[in-house]
Amino acid sequence: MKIDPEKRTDLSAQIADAIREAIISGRLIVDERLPSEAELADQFDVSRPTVREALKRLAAQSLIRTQRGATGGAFVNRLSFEDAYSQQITTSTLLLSMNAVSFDTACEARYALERACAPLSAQRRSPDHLATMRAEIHRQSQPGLTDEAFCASDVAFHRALVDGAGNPVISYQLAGAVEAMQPLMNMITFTARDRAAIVSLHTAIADAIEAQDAPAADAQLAELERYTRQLARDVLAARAARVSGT
Amino acid sequence: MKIDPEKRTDLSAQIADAIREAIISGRLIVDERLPSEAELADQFDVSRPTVREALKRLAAQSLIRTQRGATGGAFVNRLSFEDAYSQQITTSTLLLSMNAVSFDTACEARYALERACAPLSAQRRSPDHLATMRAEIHRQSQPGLTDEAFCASDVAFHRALVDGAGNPVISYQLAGAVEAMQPLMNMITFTARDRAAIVSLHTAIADAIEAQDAPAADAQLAELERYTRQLARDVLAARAARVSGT
DNA sequence: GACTTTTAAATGTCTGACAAATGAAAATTG
DNA sequence: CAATTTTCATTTGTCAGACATTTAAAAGTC
Repeated sequence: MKIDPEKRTDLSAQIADAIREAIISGRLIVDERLPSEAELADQFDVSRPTVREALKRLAAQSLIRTQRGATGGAFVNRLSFEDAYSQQITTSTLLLSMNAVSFDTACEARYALERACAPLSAQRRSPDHLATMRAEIHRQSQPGLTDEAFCASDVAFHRALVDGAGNPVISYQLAGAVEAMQPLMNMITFTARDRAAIVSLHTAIADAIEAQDAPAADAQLAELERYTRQLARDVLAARAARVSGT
Repeated sequence: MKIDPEKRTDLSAQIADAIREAIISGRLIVDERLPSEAELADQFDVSRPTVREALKRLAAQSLIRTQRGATGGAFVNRLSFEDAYSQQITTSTLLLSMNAVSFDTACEARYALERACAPLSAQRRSPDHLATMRAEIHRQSQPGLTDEAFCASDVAFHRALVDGAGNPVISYQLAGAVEAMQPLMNMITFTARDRAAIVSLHTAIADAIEAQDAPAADAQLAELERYTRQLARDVLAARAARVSGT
């Protein structure tokens, strides 16, 4: 554990890689304590600040946690689903915004994956998830709601639908696909008519889930996808026309 | 940009959060240069090592890159799909291994999501993806292949299937679901008969994709899921019997 | 025995310094 | 003047040493 050749990368990056590899391979297990910073500095033959930079890299990925005090130190962290969710959402959001991913592409991905868990959701939906979906539908139909709040509620509705599948791995994988759409949807202005149409489709979806009617849920999701993509096309076209017509 | 209240978190974490927020919100755009470490230390009223720890945290998430020299510094990084892939895979793999996710749960998630992109893949599949699938099938049918290599080839086959959908967002979202299964699959020993059955199903899937027959692809994937889950159950049951019988 | 104090170990932070890389400006040369 | 070389300032990478803070266990006290 002291390999620092003449690579062209940072020492702190090399050390972080070495420790990360040890965690992934299982040589370091959950809740195991790493050597102290001073000991690591000795082992890798670098200074303590360099070790600290490496540890901060790992902390940023929630791979370790640190604790001060006599029995403190750096411990291998059990990566929780919650931690993974937020990382997933951050990465997905940035990926979409930085690579100019089209609304259409992101939308297609989102609905393709959501439709995949609709059958499971229909089969296993709990009263809890149904209540959340109904509550969000109610919020969406209230007048005076800002577009942003409408989008946020839309995301919450779809999250409940996904979580209804009762499979935490699916919930995790779809967290990014569902939440990263929000910034893109925020670019759309929803007319009262649009909102009514979406609320109606959401209601139909919730009804289908409640009735455990998977094919109906799939059909309504497909229709919602079609409507959303058409809406985005219209809004973008109108915006383009306004710009060129100035 | 100088808010460091009496929180109970690290200063470096607070600074990293502030800069990350600026990137996500768009106040810092791609390729923009951050102030030098000395300037950041001044602005946040902390020392340079503390700023450096914050920057390393961001670098670990590929949010920034650093460059030495006269015109160097830290730059907002365009998060590439490739970077996002590997982060996604690392996180998914750790999430599954650290939380004792059952084979069944992970398998259900993987196939539910894969089946979601089968129709798109059938519609858009390129000769490239088909060739990859055929090549992996061929590899899988060669005798003398280790179980590990067989699993790796299996992952490559499924990756090609997913990539065939031609939607980079889908490919990104599913990278974790597909690749994180590999360590779990590596715990299974495949008999010659098992391998033959899997190869046969893979061939049927590739045929369906080539024929652009989405329903057939879906059916074969469902069958492959059923077979894989049954296989895992059998292997685990046999292992449990052997342990209790000792 | 219960409570308080001390102490040691560990991380968090700071100061100051030097090394190395790198591009641009300045000096040199044909 | 143009091309090349040299110098140089800027910035990150690394190090050494120090002090502050937190924490739990050990020692001491009633």
